[in-house]
Amino acid sequence: MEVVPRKTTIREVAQAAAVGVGTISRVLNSSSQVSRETRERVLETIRRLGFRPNAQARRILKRRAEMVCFLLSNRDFLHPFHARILQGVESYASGLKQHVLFAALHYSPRTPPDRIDLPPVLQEHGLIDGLILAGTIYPNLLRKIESIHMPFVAFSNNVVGMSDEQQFDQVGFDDFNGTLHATRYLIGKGHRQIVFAAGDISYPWLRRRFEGYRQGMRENKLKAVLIAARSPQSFVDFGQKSIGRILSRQPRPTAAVAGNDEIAYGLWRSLRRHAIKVPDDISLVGFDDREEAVLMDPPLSTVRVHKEEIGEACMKMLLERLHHPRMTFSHRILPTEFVIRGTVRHL
Amino acid sequence: MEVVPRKTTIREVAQAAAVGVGTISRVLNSSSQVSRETRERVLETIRRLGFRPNAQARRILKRRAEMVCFLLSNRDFLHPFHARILQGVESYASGLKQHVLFAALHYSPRTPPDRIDLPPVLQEHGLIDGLILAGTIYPNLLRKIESIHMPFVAFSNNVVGMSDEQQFDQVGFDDFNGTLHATRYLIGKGHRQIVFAAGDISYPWLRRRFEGYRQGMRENKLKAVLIAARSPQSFVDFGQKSIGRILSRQPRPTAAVAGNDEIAYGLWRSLRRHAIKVPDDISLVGFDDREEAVLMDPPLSTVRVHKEEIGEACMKMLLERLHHPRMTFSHRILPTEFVIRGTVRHL
DNA sequence: AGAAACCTTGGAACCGGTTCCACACCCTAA
DNA sequence: TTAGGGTGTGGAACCGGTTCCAAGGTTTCT
Repeated sequence: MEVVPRKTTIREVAQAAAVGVGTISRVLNSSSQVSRETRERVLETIRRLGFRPNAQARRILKRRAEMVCFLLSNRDFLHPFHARILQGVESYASGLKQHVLFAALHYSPRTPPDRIDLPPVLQEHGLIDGLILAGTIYPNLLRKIESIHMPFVAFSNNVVGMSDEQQFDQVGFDDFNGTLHATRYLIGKGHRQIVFAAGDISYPWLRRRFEGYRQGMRENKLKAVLIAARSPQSFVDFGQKSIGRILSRQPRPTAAVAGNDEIAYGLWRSLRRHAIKVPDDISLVGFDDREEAVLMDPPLSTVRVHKEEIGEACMKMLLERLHHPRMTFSHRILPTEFVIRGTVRHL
Repeated sequence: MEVVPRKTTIREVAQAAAVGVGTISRVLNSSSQVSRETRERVLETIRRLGFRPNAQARRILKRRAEMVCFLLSNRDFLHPFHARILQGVESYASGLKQHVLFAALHYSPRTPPDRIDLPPVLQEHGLIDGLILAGTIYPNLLRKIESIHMPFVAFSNNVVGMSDEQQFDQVGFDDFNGTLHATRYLIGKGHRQIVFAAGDISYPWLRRRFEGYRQGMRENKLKAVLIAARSPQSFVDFGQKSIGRILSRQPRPTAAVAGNDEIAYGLWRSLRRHAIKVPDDISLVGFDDREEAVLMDPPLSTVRVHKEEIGEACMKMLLERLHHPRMTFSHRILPTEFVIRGTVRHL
């Protein structure tokens, strides 16, 4: 490897400006203890020499990396959903001169904590100040991260198998009230026979969405109907295949709440093939408000999740944690929003 | 802000293991000059004290950050397309113990280079070794980056307004041959009246795709037909609105090549509303192979771009540049792949 | 046996910033 | 005139690693 050329250092600037190194440092950190004329002379010298301070050297003294890591776990690829969370993290972070490192990790829920192979960022210390966990999160990863004393905030909707007493900082959105509002909306439009197409209810988030729907039905004395499958191939696939089970019910449902937009898409696609019209023959609502929702025809009425906002909230909470290490854990749940588009008919 | 507690240092480990600091360093860097028993004693001590070396301190001596920045310019959000490139960068990088920082930047093509406000990562030095540029890239940004002597590789398909003599490392995919192959495929299936729905041809990449299509038509002595608009609202919108111009042509086209999948989607959606069947009445091919392509019904035949591979290639080229700063610039163009799905009929 | 080559190890100096103490200087008050 | 406070400045020490030189010990060769 070729030798990296030395860059201009603070000592060279000090020499050129005929001042001490301390003065350069004071100018760089805009502490007020420098006279106007000295400051200007130093700034001029910095400009002339094209000096940019070395980031590492400062970090080592400050014991702050001014950097956090966005760690995406157990995802085959960076889905738009998480991409937008990442973007929210970045945009909030960059405003505060914090940097965001992106890393991915694959691990099994059954690997014991001490055998989880952490990504390179976490094998050294000082590189990052904290961690934002996204993707599917199992207890063993959390324990591993706690064992190296790395502050973290988890995006909690995809947390799986956590016992209730496990405490940590988390940000999530409101699965329960999302479907609750969607269900109430349908009921308000005159629907009575409404089914919930859940996909796989063993996922905690789909379970919560089902509970929200059930609550909506119960408070109107309507019967909740759950359409689910055990570990379906894909959600779109599940949607496509379960349409038969929905249509064959007596009395025939007038609306379906889907566990997410992919299921809604699968349902819609199958309905179209059966020449059943949405929303004329059956109404449909989704959850997540993915990019595809607005591309459907008619565009899908769905529960919007504010992804960038989740990222922002994660970053904000992490910075609070860094500033107050002994603060009690917080759990922030962001509201969702029901977006009315074209897949619900007024009966 | 609370004081950050000191972590275990190499000197403490040295004391505990009753060896010199140099020996600890040698063990950490697995240089062979340490006897087996000393190495084991040191490793045991490291484990016992939970010592993790400070990343910053090493970097300052090595003059290498082992980190690169993925800089996304002028994008409202992190699209799946770029998200997958980022993912390719990360997966290749992490295998080589390199870190990937994510940053976004908005700037105008008309801002002079010295007035572009670089993101915080680039205001200091030593934080990153190099840059991978993605998003829309104008000459002024390139000049700015060259002025601070930061090595970079550009994902070049979205480079705009660059004069030919401007030299830099770049990785792109083959717009021209992508549509050329798609067009040949259509012709092979018996199509003769084929139009190209370009969106806005002032974008260099759409221009190149058009040229590929034109080449395919020319070599078969067929007439090229360009359907374009000046800065359409969105590509989907353009697709929807231009269907009339396509269908009204005499003789009526049997196939359309879309400038990208969004245009193809817009066309498809409009066709469906007009009750014109794809591919029975008209065939359709797209470009990019976005996630939505496979969700269309029938799924879209399109030109696949290997996004992760682009990311990998960028990272690889950047590392080569870092190891050989005086190497001549390279320009790598990755092949595309025509994916046959369901939107082309054999005439 | 003595010289030469090799291996292993300790630790001082170093990287490029920040911090803090000491000191010079100026101004005001007694 | 002297004491006391405030401001501005220089520079040594420091942060936590790496590097390199010197030195001690062992092995091999003549």
